[in-house]
Amino acid sequence: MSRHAPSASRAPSGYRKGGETHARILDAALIEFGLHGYAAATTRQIADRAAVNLPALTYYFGGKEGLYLACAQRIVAGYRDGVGTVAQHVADALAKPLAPGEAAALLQRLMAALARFLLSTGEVAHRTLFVQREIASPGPAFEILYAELWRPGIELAAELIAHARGGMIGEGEARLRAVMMISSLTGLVEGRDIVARAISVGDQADAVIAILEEQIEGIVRPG
Amino acid sequence: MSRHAPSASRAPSGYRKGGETHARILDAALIEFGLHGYAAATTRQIADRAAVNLPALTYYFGGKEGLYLACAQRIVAGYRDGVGTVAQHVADALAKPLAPGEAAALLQRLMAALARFLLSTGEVAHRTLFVQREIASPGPAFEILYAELWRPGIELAAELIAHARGGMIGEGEARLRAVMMISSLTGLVEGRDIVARAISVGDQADAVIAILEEQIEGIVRPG
DNA sequence: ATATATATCTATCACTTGATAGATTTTGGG
DNA sequence: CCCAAAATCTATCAAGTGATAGATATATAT
Repeated sequence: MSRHAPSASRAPSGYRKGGETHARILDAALIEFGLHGYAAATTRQIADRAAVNLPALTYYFGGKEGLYLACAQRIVAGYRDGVGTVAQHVADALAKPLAPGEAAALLQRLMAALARFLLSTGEVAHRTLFVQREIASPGPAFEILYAELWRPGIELAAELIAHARGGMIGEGEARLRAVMMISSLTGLVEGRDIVARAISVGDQADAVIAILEEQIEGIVRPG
Repeated sequence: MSRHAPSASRAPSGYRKGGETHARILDAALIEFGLHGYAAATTRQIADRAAVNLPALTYYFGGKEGLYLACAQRIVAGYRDGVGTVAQHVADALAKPLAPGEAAALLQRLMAALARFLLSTGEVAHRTLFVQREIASPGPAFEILYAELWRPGIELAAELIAHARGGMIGEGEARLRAVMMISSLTGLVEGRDIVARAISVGDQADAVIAILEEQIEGIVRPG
């Protein structure tokens, strides 16, 4: 039947080399798409970075868009590894009644986990930029990232904020606060090089977490 | 001598139509570059949006990059119109000794002005996205935007934060707080469509300003 | 070892990109 | 009205884009 490369994406098979190449291309794509965005990143740049030649991208991912979608799914998986445990813990706690103090403590834990994940060195910065780009001006991967990352994340934080205030807050304002709090982190990641250019703090993540904790205290105990 | 269009950019001359076309192209470019970024935006899209044909871009701005730089300069000018007055007022106040309470009040005014400007309806969202993109992954206009917008803005906010805490705070932490506070606003603008999709608040700007004011109160009076 | 699925490669396609040449029209001062 | 400057247009170019055809090499099962 099919004697050549299929047009659809090809899952890693039992063959050894294939899986390695598959992963190398995905890594390269995450960096290039993160740096330049979907349209501006070129398949040749990605192939070069992966030390692979051009048709390999089509062979393994069906094309540029398929590769982009695979990147989005891998980013979602990465978040699950990074903050999934804490997020699940929070979701469980939200099923039961929750005192303001408890909610605040949970929010601190959630944001601390997110901060440590986002500010961890390595290629996470590229992925954050990938997500931000897709949210700001939707592309092929928008639906995945919105449904799997953005919305659940905001929703979780918003519910905790609402509980931390003892329910004395509108749903809209809670979401607004959630977006602002998370944006203060992602903005930090996006402008990271420039932040580092002008800011010297021993451990940036620790400093950020301390600031967030203070901010969350202020939410529980307003005025 | 020069019998045809020059290769460098052409300032609006005394002629009537020329100035109008010049402005129309710039407006279209701000939207297209803001939506898609430098590399992904095409000169044909810009020309179409401006109801002009392709060579007009080269005629008036010397080419794609010249047009991009002109956009950056116009964005800077827009910020001066929007928050320049308040920023100047703050800069003057910082020249003299400043009590923590006064600094906090000034910071509230500065952030309120920035919030109203950023959340004002219209094409401002595109411009904010333009700036964020250029900061996150530097392109031709990076130096302009960094030197004229990003750095001065962070610096101003950071100094106010430091004074609001009575100087009991490191320079690095003050800048970190400044970046986070401003990012919480820009992040709101970037994801605006999605925020609106999930959030309903009467006047979004007023709600945001109230949140920022509470946050600033927490800075003056920590722990 | 041999056959077959899998993987990699070279060469090339059709298309879009930004830019320019050069002709043509419009503008506004004399 | 006339004419030079300014503005606009059509047609085209060279370079780069994503994708594919089809040949070749490699790996694994039997």
